[in-house]
Amino acid sequence: MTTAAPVTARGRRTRDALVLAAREVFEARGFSDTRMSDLADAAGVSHGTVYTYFDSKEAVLAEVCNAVVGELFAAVRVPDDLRADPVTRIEEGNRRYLRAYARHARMLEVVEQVATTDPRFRELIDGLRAVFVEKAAATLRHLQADGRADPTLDPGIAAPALVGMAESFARRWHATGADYDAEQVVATLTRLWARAIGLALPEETR
Amino acid sequence: MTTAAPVTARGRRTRDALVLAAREVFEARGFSDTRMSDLADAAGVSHGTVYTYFDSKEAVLAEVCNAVVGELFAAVRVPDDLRADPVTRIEEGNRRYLRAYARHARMLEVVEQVATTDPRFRELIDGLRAVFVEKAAATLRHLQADGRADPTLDPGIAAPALVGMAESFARRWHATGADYDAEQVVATLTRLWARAIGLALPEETR
Amino acid sequence: MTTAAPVTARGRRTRDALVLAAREVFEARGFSDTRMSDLADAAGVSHGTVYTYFDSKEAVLAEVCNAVVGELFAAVRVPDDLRADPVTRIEEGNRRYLRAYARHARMLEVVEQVATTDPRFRELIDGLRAVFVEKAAATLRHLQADGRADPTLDPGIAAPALVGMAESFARRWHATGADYDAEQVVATLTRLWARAIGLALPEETR
Amino acid sequence: MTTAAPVTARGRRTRDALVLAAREVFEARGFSDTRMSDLADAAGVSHGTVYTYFDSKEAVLAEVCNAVVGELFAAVRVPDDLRADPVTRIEEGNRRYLRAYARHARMLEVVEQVATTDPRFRELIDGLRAVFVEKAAATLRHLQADGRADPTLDPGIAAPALVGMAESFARRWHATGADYDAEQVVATLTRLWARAIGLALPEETR
DNA sequence: TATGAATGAGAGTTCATTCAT
DNA sequence: AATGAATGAACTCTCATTCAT
Repeated sequence: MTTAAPVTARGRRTRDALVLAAREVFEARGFSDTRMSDLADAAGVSHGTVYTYFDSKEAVLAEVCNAVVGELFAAVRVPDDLRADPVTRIEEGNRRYLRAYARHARMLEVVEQVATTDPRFRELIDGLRAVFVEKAAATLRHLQADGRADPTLDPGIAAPALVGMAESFARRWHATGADYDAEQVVATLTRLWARAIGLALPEETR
Repeated sequence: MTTAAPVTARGRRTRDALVLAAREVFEARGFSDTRMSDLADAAGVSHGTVYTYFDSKEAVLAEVCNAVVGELFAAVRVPDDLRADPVTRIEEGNRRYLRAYARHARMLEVVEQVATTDPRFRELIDGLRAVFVEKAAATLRHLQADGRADPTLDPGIAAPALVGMAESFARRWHATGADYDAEQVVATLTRLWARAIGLALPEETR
Repeated sequence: MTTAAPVTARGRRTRDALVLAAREVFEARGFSDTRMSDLADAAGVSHGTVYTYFDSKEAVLAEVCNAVVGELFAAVRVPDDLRADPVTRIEEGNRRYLRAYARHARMLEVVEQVATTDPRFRELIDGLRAVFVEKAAATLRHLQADGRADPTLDPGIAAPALVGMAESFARRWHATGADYDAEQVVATLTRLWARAIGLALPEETR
Repeated sequence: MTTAAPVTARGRRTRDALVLAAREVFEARGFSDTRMSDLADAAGVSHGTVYTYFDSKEAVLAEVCNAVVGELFAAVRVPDDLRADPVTRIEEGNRRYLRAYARHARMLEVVEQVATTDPRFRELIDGLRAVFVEKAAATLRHLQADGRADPTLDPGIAAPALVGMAESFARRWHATGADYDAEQVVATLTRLWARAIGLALPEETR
């Protein structure tokens, strides 16, 4: 989807400026309301220059997405301390997820919009979600194997449901601008999640 | 947003045909990829005729939405049998919700897309969601008052989270076309939901 | 340009209501901004009914014009008292002209607008003007024959010029809504007109 | 009302071609019967190119008007030789006015048409006329102060009347295509004008 | 005679993309 | 590498007029 990588330092600078500016403009106006010339203006280059580096408006968005997706992946890839308490690990997962989501909420909204039209972005979003779902499913399976989680739950259903719970909450939180206390949200989601899969909560194990 | 209602039977027929056709076309092509003439073609009338009954493409969508929103409201408004077991009631709620969602999933997707651009549809969707969230919050509060649900959960956080779980699952189910068994999904979501708020499950009360 | 004359009394009434309403609407909105349905609405009939009596929007305007032109003709046709003093006759002509113009100024403006596009109305307006010009030319010729007006003036130029003076003034007067005293305008135009053709003014003949 | 000025020579050329072509097309078809694509075709560019330089059809007309109004202003601004005989000055004024009008008669007609709908052009036309009226009024006042013109005439009425005489004549001359001798028209209008305000004509002063 | 539904030609405008310089 | 001019497909909405009832 992307075009020629820049060869000179000047080219590199122009391209970087474009990607940086694009994110701001996309966040401000959404995808379809952003014109190529808006991107060019924001980056301080001429209209046609965008096409020196990108094939299309979608290609610019794809580039912006790379950064976003990368950061979200990074947030979830942080290695679990496997010796830690499962509830603590769920809590830490939720905390990181909500934090990463908040940073990129607007762009995710924009991409979600484009995804309704363009299957490539549909795949991107779905792939991103799949990573989180797969991680949740793996965790659930381990806990079931250890006899610590409800063995009757189908991880293929429960995992997407729980990830959806977090995602949906994060999305609405950002969209409505509701005034929640972040730690209370983390605590509540964690409590719901842990109990939902049958984990005993810390205070109950005492 | 809507224009003159038809006076004669013929007009009524034409208008109805338009709304019916519009739903199909919107579902097939999405909102922005649907042109007024597509609607007219699908209803077998000239494209100017659409403007006899609707001010704009948005007005047609609003009309289609009325039916969708109406049916979803109807599904949730079905009176609860208050004597029933809370878990059974959650289960029945989930069953109805998923069923209603399935019937309208594609249109909801379309409206969600438009909502990113048009605040009137944003409100419609948000209002719809609010009804479900409020119902879930009320139930949770009752159960907490009865000492049957976790009293530490903030219904203002837990309710949107749990509704989000169901909504998110329903949305992805439809979008990915995954091959789940409906009753197993209902059972799993209900189990997750009930346990999450601290309800004892039937088999455990024995 | 007009269609079938009404046969029944009811038809007569409908048609009259249309013409009456049309004048008001045309005066209020101009020709091109008036839609057939505006005419129908104003007359309290349905959209299609207008076509029972008129071929087109232009035909309605033509009908309205008939009344206007008729009244203007009437105003100028009022028989001159040939024994009266020429200046008095010019004065009386100006007075009547300005008065008639004021009553129909807005419609004349509307017709003038249509005339830029439709030659039939061009002819109508030009024909109307020609009547006044011809009358002025005839008067001038008589006065020249009597040795009372400048014999070097070409009536073919002087008459349209002087009528133009009155018409132009009347038009601008209405258009700008300037606050002149009607009798002072009559007096001034008369003085200019009379002197222009070389007539001695009353006070100078003493 | 106008958009970006061209930056390159090529752009300058295109824009100039558009304005030039626009005048011809407007003169030939009038404003409302001219489509944007007619302008583009006449200038040999694609119809989207018009929007590179102009916001709207009105903006193109405004640009064309600038030239017209400029030339008319120039014609009237030519400095009077104040030592010259007043009748000679009136004659020269009429001569210039008629000549300038003739060159732009069709465009003035077009603008007058648009002015019935668009107040911005109404103001343009009215402002143009005001310049001529004001000049005539000033002249009349001077002559009255010098005791050479009828002191009873109200310049606020007489000036617009006399300018209207010339304007109206010029307009009809062009519109009807009458075959007058230009110098005879100048002579007649001058004679009428001078006598009207009470100036002694040259042959009478001998 | 009246109604109001239906038609469809038409016009202005936007903007992603291409291209000459 | 950069510029900005040029392109033209696409799309919404208006409304005079026709026609079935």
